[in-house]
Amino acid sequence: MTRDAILEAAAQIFRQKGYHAASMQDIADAVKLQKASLYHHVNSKQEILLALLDRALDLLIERMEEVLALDLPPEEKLRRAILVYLQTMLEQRDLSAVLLLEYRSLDPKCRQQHIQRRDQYEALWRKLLSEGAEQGIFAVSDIPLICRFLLGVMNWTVTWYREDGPLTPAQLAHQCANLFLLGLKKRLGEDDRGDRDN
Amino acid sequence: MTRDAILEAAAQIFRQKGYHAASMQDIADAVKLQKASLYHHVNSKQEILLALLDRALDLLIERMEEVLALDLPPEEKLRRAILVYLQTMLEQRDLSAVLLLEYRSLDPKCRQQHIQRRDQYEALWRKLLSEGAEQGIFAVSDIPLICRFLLGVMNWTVTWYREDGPLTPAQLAHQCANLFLLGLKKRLGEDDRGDRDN
DNA sequence: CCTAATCTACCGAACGGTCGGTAGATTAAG
DNA sequence: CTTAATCTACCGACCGTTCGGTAGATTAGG
Repeated sequence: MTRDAILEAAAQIFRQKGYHAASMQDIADAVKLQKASLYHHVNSKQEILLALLDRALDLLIERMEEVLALDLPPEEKLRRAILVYLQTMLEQRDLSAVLLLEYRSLDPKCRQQHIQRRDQYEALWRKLLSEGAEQGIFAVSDIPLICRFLLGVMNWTVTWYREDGPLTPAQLAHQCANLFLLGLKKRLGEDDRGDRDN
Repeated sequence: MTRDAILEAAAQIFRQKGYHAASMQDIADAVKLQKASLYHHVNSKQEILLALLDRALDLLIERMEEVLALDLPPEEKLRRAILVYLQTMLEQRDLSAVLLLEYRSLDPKCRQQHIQRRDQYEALWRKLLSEGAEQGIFAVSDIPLICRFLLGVMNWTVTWYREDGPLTPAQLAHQCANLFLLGLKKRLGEDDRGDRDN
């Protein structure tokens, strides 16, 4: 029995039940150990959560930096980033769901560190968008907002996507990219400040 | 002390900690009662969660039906629906967060009922979109997908929106509507099946 | 080669603490 | 006096974690 196997099982159970509803007993059962034995490989339940969150962010950051390093026009780079993000999230559903939903269960000290790292990751997306804006390809005044919209769409797919559904992750990514690129690509006469109503 | 006050306090605590991490003791402290006294107003912790989820859905369904009943062109109706949804979610953050994140903690029997009702609500959005499609205003082949994208963007705002931030809910709604209407409004020569790459 | 020492992986039992929930006495309101 | 609301006191179950100990593989010394 390896530490990795325990983490993997924990991710699955955390995703199904949530961190607090999942017990060490559940995890032990999943890997066919006594729960005391888990503590030979792992120091605490919190440590498991922390390891999963780190692992998830590591994966996303690594792949995002690969995409950023590509020599592509902004539009294609954005398409690629969306594809890679969705593929990663949907192929690692357990890890993704923990990343998106369970970081709240970190105790405050670790949570702060984690949020900081997550913000660094989001900064990579903002960087990608501002590259496109600087080159005059994207017409977007509020990059942080568009960035949150985009990540919102993609993150939410984790909650509803079914592998046995009609769409592959690649098709999903294509649709998602279409939607945003239509809204992003420069066209004339857009006002994008919404301070008229209310 | 009223049942409503207990539910309200519970919503706040469920939002902060999540259902399982929140204890009846926490709720009792928040309303300055002994834990046992809660059970005079409420039968169980599960019942509190169920009541909150019902209340949230009731509110959303009611307001969405009001919007659907308006006599407006599809584009304006969609803008209105987005505005009302975001305002409701952001003005009832506690309730919204519980709706979006904690329904997983319902025991299976109630969860199934709840999901069914939530699907009915989503059907209202699909109806709004297909009205626009039938009238030839919206160019959208996969309505359920666009619907999930849209709800995804809006739902995710609940996780990051700050009242002390730069945007009012109305401005947020305007930006969101702009993004989707750019992608939705009919234009020529779009292929929207993404089965090319991978 | 033998054996003693060390290490890895695991176990059963138990700990202090908290959980959701209950019973029954006590108080407040009409 | 009645009844609704709140209290104190308690329950069994389960929580994450620790402890002492064991089987078996690995290493070290002669």
